[in-house]
Formats: sequence, C-alpha cells, structure tokens
Amino acid sequence: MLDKEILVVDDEKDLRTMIRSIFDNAGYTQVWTVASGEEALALIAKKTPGIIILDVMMPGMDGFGLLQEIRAVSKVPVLMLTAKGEAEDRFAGFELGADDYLVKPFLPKELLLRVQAILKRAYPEKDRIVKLDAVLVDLDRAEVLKEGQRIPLTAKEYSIFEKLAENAGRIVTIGILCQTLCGEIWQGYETTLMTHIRHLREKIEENPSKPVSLLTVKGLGYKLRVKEPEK
Amino acid sequence: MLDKEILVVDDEKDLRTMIRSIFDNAGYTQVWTVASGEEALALIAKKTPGIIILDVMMPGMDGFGLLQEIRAVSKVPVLMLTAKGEAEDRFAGFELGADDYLVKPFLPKELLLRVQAILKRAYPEKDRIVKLDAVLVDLDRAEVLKEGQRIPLTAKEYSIFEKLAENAGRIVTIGILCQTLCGEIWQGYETTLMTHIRHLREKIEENPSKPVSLLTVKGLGYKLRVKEPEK
DNA sequence: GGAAACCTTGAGATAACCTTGAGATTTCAC
DNA sequence: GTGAAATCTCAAGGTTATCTCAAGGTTTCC
Repeated sequence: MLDKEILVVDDEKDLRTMIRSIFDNAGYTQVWTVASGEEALALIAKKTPGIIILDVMMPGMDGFGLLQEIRAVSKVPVLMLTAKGEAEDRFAGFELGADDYLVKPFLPKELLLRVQAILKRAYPEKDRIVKLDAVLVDLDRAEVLKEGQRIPLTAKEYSIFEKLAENAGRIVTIGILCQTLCGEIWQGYETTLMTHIRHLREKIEENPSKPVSLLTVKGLGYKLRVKEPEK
Repeated sequence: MLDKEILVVDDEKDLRTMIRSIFDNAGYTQVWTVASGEEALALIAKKTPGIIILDVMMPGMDGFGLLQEIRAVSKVPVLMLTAKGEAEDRFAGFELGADDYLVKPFLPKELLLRVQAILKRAYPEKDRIVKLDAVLVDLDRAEVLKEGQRIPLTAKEYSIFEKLAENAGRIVTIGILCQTLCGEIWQGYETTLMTHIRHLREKIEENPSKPVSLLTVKGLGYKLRVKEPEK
C-alpha cells in the first residue's frame, strides 16, 4: 500500500509541502505534487497514480473541471479538498464521481485516514501467492511460477487449486471439488475432475506421477500441502 | 459458516426484508432482524450474534450510538450501511471500531461478499482435533499426530474413528460401525471391521495390543476414551 | 476347563485412482 | 462470421494402496 502513487494537485505551495510531508512521514514513497490542473492532466497522460488529491479552489482549471477531465479517461480514486462553507461542493464533487472530500483546514491524521480508507477500498489486498514445494502459484494472476517462467492456469485448474488452497492441508472431498466446477449435479464428473487434477499436477509438481504438493487421500479426497500459508 | 448468526439492525422494513432474503437464499440459517438500536441491544444482552449489520441512519439511537454501546461490551464484527454522501460516516465508523462499511444502494452480491469476508477473517476455520492419551487426531486432515510426525488414516479407518469420536465415551455397537462402512447389509463383516480396528490402534495407541483409548466392550462394541472433547 | 468373543497376521482381491488419447466444445483473433 | 487454438470432457486400459477375509492365537467369563 505504501508504494501507491499519490498525486497532489494544489496551487498553494504551502499546502503541497504540508501534504507531501504528511505522506512522507507515514512512509509513502511515491508522492507527486503539481500546481495546476493542466500539469495534472499532463502527468496522468503519462503515468497512472493510485489516488489523486484535488483542491477544488484553483485558478485556471478548478477542481471540478479537472475531475471531469480525469473521469473522462480514468476511474482512479479522487479525494477533494474543499474550503469551509462550500457545502455545495461536496455534492457537486460526488455527482462528478469523487470518492470522498475533506474540508480545509484538516488535521494531518484526518487526511491520512481518509486516503488509507480509499486505497483499502479501491485496491483490496491482492497478493495471494501460495508457496509449494516446487513452485509458487499466484492466484491473482492465475499463474504458476516455475524456475522463472510463468505457466498460466486454465479456468478449471484455477478453481480446483483455489478451493484446495483455501483449505490448505485439509482434505477436500471429490464431491466438493466437482461442485465448485459444475454445480450441484456432479455425479459422473469424477473422471473429468481426475483429468484436471492431472493437468494441474503437470504444472505444479516436479514429477506429476509422484506428487508431493497435491496429494491424493484415497477414499476421502485431495489435499494441498503448502510450504507457507496463503497470506 | 452458514450457521453464524446475522443480526440486521435497520428501521426500514423493506431493507430488512431484502437483506434477510439475501442471506436466506445464500443458505444462512440464523438471520435476526430488529428495527431499532434499543431492540438490538436487548437482543445482544441475551444472545451473541456472529456479525451485526447496522444502518447508520436511524431515528432514535443512530448507528454510531449503537456501535459505541456494542463495543462497550463486545468485539463482535460490525458492518455499517451508510447512505451515499455521508462520507464522514465511514471514518467515524472505523474510528469507533466498525469492521467495514457499505454504501447504499448496494447489490445483494456485494453485501454477501463483504459479510463472508468479515466472517472468514473473524472466525478462522479451526480443525476438528481429538486429543487422546498417546496422540492427537486431526479429523480435517485425516492424520494422526504422534511425536511430531503425521500418520495418515485410510478411508475406512477415518470413518470408524469419526463415528467413535462423534460418540466419544459412549459405546458404539459393532452393527453401527459396520453400517457406516458398508451400509445396511453388514452381516459377516465383523471380522473385517476387526482388522480395521487393529490398524487404527496401531496408529493411535502406544501399545496396540493394550489399548487405552480405543477400548473393547466385550459383547457390546467399542468406545473411544478422549482426553478433551472434540471441539 | 471350555466356549465364546476378540485379536493378530499375511496374502489375494478389489475399488479407487492414474494416465493417455481423442473427440467435443469453447474462446479468441482476424 | 470463420477458422484455429486452447480447453474441456470422457472413455479405456493400467497401477496400486487399501480392503477383505481366512486361519490360527489369545483373552474373558461362566
């Protein structure tokens, strides 16, 4: 989260400096500041920030105008800064697609809290990597990382693996696995499941005929032996 | 997970009905709805829900007030429902100890996903582990934990042990045990059952010929002596 | 002391699972 | 749309851990 890019758009130099120091102190490493809407658009055209903090009151292109331009090309989360008394602004801002607003003057902690909440919502933790004996499996990318190369998982392989990883170490019955693939009526699907298991093993095991990660528990089901629990 | 109690607090009847049907359809069996904070507190005093879904905007005691009261006595997870535009609410809610929020209007699936995520986080799946004299038996992994090593159970051994653990301390007849292994017609299977019992004892007893956990009750059946009840 | 109930061991039978290939189906690019 | 490629499904034959059962031994109880 701390490496998310924060773009600050404000014409007041003091405020830019203050906001930068708030995030610097909190450990954020990518804080970009610009003084106008035009500069902001130029920057967005080249790079993609994780969140934009936007002052409503600016000479030239104001916050609303900028927000509109941004929304025309991107869904990046936006936090608006409004002056006290501009109660209307928050509604106007929300209508245009702002994610939140903050009334000036604000406490540093307040700004931090809001930005963190927005980031948490907009970028739900995604780094589900399962460590196995021979490979890593990246669930979010549906890829197996094997000796530097990336091997994609198919839809069914992914579903099976996800179910097994969810219950890492525990036995998952053939019934449950079939159900996740084809719903309630799964009788007769066992043989197909087996084929998928085989293919999965060919991707995640050193020797698919002598599995050490995706284990068979005869008569009960399958289980996944992981080296580190899924985070 | 589906038997976790869900308490819905909302003054709008339509919303209560809608939320109830969402969870009913998803298979949840314990959905309680109340129309006010006062009712909610009265209910919490008597029973303990697994999660509380709370509308912020309510006449009388509002969501924040209720949340504060709840947090004074309990750490039960809380999901807040806020109306669009009440941006302040999220932060106030988080500060007071809400676990998540959801902006109205929302999609049924959205609510389900959030609640499931919270429940999963708050109540991590625990393995069913039976403690015996010499070993631990992990039912979810079908493994015996003996001096640090893990010994797998076969399907039949597992079924027998599960049945005995279900009736820990009580006598389970040979007939019942045979039935769980091979169905209604089990006459003549007693000798085979004995073999499985033997194998099981070799895995869970210090001395399989002098059992202290899986005991024979001559003429009646078998019983399992556990040190701690199955959790 | 004797019968009934249960234990112990080993070896063959078997059900559960593996493996491979080929046809059906879906997906994707053009 | 159309064709190619990827993916899914299913069947047939092979493999193996597990299950079954019998034969002989031991304990328990009357």
